[in-house]
Amino acid sequence: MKSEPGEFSIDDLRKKKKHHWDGVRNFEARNFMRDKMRIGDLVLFYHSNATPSGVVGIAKVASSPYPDFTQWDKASKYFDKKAGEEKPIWFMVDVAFVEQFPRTIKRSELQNTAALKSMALWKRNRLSITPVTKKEFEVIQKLASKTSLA
DNA sequence: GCCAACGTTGGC
DNA sequence: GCCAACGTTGGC
Repeated sequence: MKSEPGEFSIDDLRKKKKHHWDGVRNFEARNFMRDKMRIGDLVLFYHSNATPSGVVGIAKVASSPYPDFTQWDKASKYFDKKAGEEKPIWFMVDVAFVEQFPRTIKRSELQNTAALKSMALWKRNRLSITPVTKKEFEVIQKLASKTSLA
């Protein structure tokens, strides 16, 4: 799951311990959250639009999917006038802090790792939520404990 | 700040 | 239903 650190960072999640992942306004990302995420699933936390961009830690899904309440909040930048009271369009999950990596695993480092060549992240560059295989997850976990090469 | 990629909107 | 215009994401 991607977030701009200026909006919401791994540090914010660490301090809050748990947070609702609001603001997803892309149908594919929404479907992924709504249909595939279940309590206890592990999540890679990715800082986008950052210096550097990359994976910074691990979180876990801490709620079932439920309607993103900001779609009904006129004061929110995520307000969506097409969302009816009874028929939400956008969904979110709560995520809980698990671990902050001792360093950022930079995008360039992920790109240079052979085992990560077919990550969905590369194909769907602009999606804020992309699936990660168990294998990929473990490879990235291993990278986290190593000293940076890239 | 630029710009490529690409999703969304709306006219027809 | 097509597709041009537009808006957004996010790397660089």
